[in-house]
Amino acid sequence: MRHWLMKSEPDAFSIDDLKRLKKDAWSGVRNYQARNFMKEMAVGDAVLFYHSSCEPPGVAGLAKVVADAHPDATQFDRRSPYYDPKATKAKPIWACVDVAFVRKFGRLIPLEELRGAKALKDMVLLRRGSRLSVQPVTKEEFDAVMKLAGK
DNA sequence: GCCAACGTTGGC
DNA sequence: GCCAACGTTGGC
Repeated sequence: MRHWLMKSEPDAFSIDDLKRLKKDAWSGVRNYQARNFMKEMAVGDAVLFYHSSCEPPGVAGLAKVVADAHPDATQFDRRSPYYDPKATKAKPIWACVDVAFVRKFGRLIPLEELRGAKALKDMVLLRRGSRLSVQPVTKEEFDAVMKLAGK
């Protein structure tokens, strides 16, 4: 099993939204590197759900992959902000996995606290200028975050 | 294939 | 709202 971190702006889609829906397709990713990481994901992989562009930013909870990468439906939808005119059903460009809610942490683990954790010093999230919205996390990093979450 | 211009992300 | 750091686009 592998571990990942996925970012979302809580104003758009938060851990509470995922809890309410139970599961959802992680659509709208329009970055090739992030897409490629989703294609590497497998059912059962663990996902740290990160809240970005909010105060404070941080890891809000835990999700899991429940469907392998499949074409992102929003690329074909002319009314979607994620519509991509270059994509066709025969030759889709963008993919997404489905993720399910596992749990919301008792407290949000703020970015600042992650920066302070020795075990996380090499985390992709903390690298200078890292804007990747989908990124791999090592087992050690994952365990360290879970420890900070208190469970 | 280079690279300047432009757009986006996301912390601050 | 600012702006650094990137990714993408398109002219050449």
